[in-house]
Amino acid sequence: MVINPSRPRGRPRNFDESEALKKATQVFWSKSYDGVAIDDLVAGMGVGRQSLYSVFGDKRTIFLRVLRAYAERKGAGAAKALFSPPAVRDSLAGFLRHAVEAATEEGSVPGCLMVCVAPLVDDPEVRQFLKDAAAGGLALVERRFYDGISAGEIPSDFPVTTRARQVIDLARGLTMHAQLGAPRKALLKDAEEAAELVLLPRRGNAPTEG
Amino acid sequence: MVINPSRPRGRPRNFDESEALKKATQVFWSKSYDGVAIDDLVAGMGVGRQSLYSVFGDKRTIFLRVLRAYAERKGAGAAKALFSPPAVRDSLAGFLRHAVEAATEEGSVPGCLMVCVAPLVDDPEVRQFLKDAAAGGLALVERRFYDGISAGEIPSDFPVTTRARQVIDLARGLTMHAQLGAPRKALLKDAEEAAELVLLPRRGNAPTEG
DNA sequence: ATGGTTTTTGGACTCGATGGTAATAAATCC
DNA sequence: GGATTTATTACCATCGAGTCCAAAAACCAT
Repeated sequence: MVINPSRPRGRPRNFDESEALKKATQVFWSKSYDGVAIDDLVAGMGVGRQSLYSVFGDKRTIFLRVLRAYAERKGAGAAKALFSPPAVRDSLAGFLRHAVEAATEEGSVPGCLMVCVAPLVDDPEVRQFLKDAAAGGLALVERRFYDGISAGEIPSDFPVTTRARQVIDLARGLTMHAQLGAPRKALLKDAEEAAELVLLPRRGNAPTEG
Repeated sequence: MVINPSRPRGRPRNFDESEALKKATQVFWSKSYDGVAIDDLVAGMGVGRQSLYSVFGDKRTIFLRVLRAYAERKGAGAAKALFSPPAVRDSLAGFLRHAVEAATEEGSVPGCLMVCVAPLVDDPEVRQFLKDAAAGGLALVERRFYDGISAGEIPSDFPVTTRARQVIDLARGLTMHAQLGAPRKALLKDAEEAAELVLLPRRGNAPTEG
């Protein structure tokens, strides 16, 4: 049952580790941490009970690993959406659309592991991770705004921090709306509108090009 | 152990029904539905196991009742915040502040039963209720916008529906931020800023008074 | 008062589900 | 064939949901 030349001795595993973790993500996503029993992971990951414990550890450990991997993927996607387009508006729209798309994936329960399920996990390590991740997302958006200022696309007195926080808040709101079953199409439109909203000039300022 | 003159026969209850429900709210709030065992309710509500089943029913039934009561209180508070102030800006700020305050109550776990815990309950009735509640909240904000238009405070081409949705999204975002441990003071400031944001004139429109 | 009736109480009990471990078999390398 | 790692199955101990039953606390009638 093998091809690989440099194999690590002993009976080969019957599953792919990262593949199993992806499946675990789905399990937690759809059943929400507290709702997940070990047997759900056994069934969902395609890994025997014993192997699961020896390779991945207990439920909490698995969840932390899943969460970290998911956050990394999502963060990378967000950064790409944010820093690829030349125009700030497109960056924000892409960022928000990305959130919406992740939350309305076909064939998967709507919602988001980080926004909808992880916050309810009563664990200090999870909480700290979420705080850090949120701060990271915020910093990303802020940086994009500053880039826009440098590029002369946004006035230099643009309230970067405030608006960045509002972008994050709107993203969370959209994600929760998705979780409640809002259709992707409508949410994508909301994402566009949200991007426009947070770029509006403050009162009393001459509007920028747009 | 009695004062009431017209008593309903039989041994009197040892607890106050609505008081017990309030305590149940705290239990679900802090332990998040799936994390709640019957014994948690028994301990938290101050009601014996047997009485709990015979008076309130099982966990799901209790949660639904708790949720309905909570939604009613919260909806009333939101409506009051929204329709008491004469200026739209103050209405929105009050609405959002109200959400923040509810989510950062002293001595209680931060967050919100409707925003943070109920969406994860895997139950069609709960989901439907949440959808309806969200629609209700949205309608409230829309109505306030229309009132503002009637009063001449807002231009008649104000994108009511879009902005109302954004108010809701921002409220959700603020609530989730609270759940993650953001301090009330900062969130209250965010609420104010969010209220200003959603009232900004669209691009290409002459700014209204403000 | 006193006993009957009604409702609540508190504890005991059952039984299935679940987390975690141990023991044995299987697959691979050396 | 021996060593090493994984897979499979069985097992145990605990926890939790829901029910049953006897005792308690009130009311009512006599």
